[in-house]
Amino acid sequence: MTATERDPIPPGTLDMLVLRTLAAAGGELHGFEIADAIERRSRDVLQVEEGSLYPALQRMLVKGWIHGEWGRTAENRRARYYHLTAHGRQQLAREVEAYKRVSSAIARILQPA
Amino acid sequence: MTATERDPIPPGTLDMLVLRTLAAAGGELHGFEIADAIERRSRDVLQVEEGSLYPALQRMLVKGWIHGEWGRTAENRRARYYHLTAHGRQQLAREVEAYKRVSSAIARILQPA
DNA sequence: CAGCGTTGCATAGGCTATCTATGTCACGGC
DNA sequence: GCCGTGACATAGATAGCCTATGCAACGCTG
Repeated sequence: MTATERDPIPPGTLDMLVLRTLAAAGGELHGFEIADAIERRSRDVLQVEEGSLYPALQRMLVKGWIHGEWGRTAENRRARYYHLTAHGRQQLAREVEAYKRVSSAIARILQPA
Repeated sequence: MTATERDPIPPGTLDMLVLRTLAAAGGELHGFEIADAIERRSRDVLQVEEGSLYPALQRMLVKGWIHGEWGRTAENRRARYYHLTAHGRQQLAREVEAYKRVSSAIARILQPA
């Protein structure tokens, strides 16, 4: 109730954040872990909804940016573990570059005078 | 054809950019001038489509963030000149704050290791 | 062993905001 | 009097995130 009111993911950035998180993780992560990692590394500013994450993972599977295989968690739950493909690594680089270009353009507009 | 391929406005940022542009302009600006100013200050990275700008201006008029009045350009064309209201100035501050909070959260995720 | 809480994945439907495409009005030049 | 252009406007398509809901499977407990 004490509304920690976290921010939603800005449209267009979720794919990049997921790819970046998978790239940072040495091994493989499943959905929950990806969402968790993003929220933690954002210092709990961002909130990743399941209803956003899973469709995003599906999209990226289809596009071949990630690959997933079913496995078991430490608690013996079934879960789908994802890792980046080479294609996904290139895509991540492209998205980061575009993001930086745009956000520094916005920064120029916001800066005083 | 040498496709200067500028970037579209990231969803959710257009209002802020318009408000900021009006705040920066000493006097009043009409639609074309607002779009122009945004594109110029972004060093031609961003592209503001009319079909995005005018609906945005309408929204903000309704919300009372801006006020507009019909006038004449230097070439004697009819045009609607906009300026910020006090309410709009507060809104701008809120949006800039939220934007910075979120974009620094994303920066933390993107930064290596 | 039946029920229940929890973990993890998944989808349907709606909403918001942008883009594309098109249209309108009026001024000025020829 | 016609046409190019400046400036505003809107309809429809599209993309992507969120809300809400549901399901399957594991383990615990009585």
